[in-house]
Amino acid sequence: MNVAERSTNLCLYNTLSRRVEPFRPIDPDRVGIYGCGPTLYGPAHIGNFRTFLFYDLLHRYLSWKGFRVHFVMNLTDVDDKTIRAARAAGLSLREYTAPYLEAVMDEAELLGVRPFSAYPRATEYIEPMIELVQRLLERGLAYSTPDGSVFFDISEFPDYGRLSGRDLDEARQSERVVEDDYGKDDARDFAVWKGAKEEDEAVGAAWDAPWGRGRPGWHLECSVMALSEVGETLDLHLGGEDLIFPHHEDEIAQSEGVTSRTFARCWVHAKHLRVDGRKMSKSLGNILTVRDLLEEGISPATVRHQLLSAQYRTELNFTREGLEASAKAIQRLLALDDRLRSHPVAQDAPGTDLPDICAQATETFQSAMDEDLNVSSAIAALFGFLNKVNSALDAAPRVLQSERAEAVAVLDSLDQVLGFLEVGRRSREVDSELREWVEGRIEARARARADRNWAAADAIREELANRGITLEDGPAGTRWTSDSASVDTPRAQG
RNA sequence: GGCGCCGUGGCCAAGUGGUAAGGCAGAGGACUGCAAAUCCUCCAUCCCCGGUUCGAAUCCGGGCGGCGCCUCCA
Repeated sequence: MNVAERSTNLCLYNTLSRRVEPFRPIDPDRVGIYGCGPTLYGPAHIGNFRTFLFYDLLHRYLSWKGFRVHFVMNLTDVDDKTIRAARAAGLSLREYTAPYLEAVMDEAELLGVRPFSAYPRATEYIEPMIELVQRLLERGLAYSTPDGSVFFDISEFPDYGRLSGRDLDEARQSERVVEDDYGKDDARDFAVWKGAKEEDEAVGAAWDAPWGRGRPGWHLECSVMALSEVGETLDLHLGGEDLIFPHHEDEIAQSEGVTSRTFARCWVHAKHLRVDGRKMSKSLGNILTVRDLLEEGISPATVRHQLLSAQYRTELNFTREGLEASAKAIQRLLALDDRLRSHPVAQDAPGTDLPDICAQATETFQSAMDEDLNVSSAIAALFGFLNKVNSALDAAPRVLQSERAEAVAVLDSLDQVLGFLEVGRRSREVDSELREWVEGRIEARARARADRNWAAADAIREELANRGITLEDGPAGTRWTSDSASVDTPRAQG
């Protein structure tokens, strides 16, 4: 399949139109995407990572289809929360956010999130932010207040509310009375620039601007980073569903306010996940972080699988049972990968169904993914492949080299998108010292088995099992894996 | 109150008009020194009530239940 054929057919749900529609980038050769990234005020939780893994899946899939993707994810390192937290910790903004930045990048890497094209940080875009505010002021779309703040004037932007589909007049009436100390004209106007307060200065979050010293509003950050890093019109703008209003609505107002062009052609939002059927929240005390899970011994591939197993627009329910299922699914994939690569080949082996199985898997996988990233169906296609390949290998002691190579290639190809093997293999890596020891024990066991000394053989199996090593006796001898089971399958928790 | 989503087997989850993918768990069988892995077989009529249709999990109406957003939470 060539790139042109691959490029067509992908459909995505556009929040703006509330419909699933064909993905049509302005320039098919270079897709420009901006995804809202984490705010560095604390450890990222699995909900954040569900969204980031959705980004990753889309990123990988577009690349797989042959698009050249320019994918930017920002890092918010200045906002109300980071300032408040830095202040409480007695640190500068920079000092406070640094460890969270490092953590989120590390965890993303562990989970197999491929590097994006750029990771702009808000504090590095202060100059262009000031310029954008200046232009909004010049255009009469924003006004400044005596304390040095600047607000966007919603009444000047008729399209306001289109993304989130809300009626402004009603919004006005039901508007919560928030006594904001920045003093705006209309409750619905939002801050593009916030006049410096004492706590801002304390943590180094204040910059000089023509209308007064202060710091950027949250929405402004994203507008500026997106416009600077991707361009005036994005092919896709991504985020968690909670960002639709007001964050993305405000981004649109500011961006289109200065460019007079469509800011993003398509908006795609990931649904929030639930934990054990409930919303993840501080008050319920059920916030899980990737670090928590990994420290429990759950493998990164398992977490990846669980977080990707449902389509991005469904309310994924994250459970212990689900993690166990994911762990087993990963193990089966790794087992298939090993088996396929090492299956005996022969020049004169009879042909098998493998070529058909391969073709069908790729096609089914692709049409599932094309349908608004229906990853559940796509994974089903992968498991259909797994099942049929295992059957075919059971039936054929030897296969043609070319057929085996094709099947390996398909497995690798699908994994370019899903990344389960990619991440799963890492957990199996062991150091050479362990490898040597294990292989020595296996030899000893082989001698015991040759002597039909089953007790001794089983003792060695047991010995290895205690070290997390699983043995599999097959026609070609004994194979072993550093058992991700002990790592992968958590004990049922009470 | 406004806008929106969802309710499929023990659990997770596809399927949006033609008679229920896949994963986990469970049962039986093959293979195995024992295992593991693998394979085979079995295991749901889709929250409830009406309606439309030759035909509905899938469309419409009404219930019941769960959930999200509504100013800074991905």
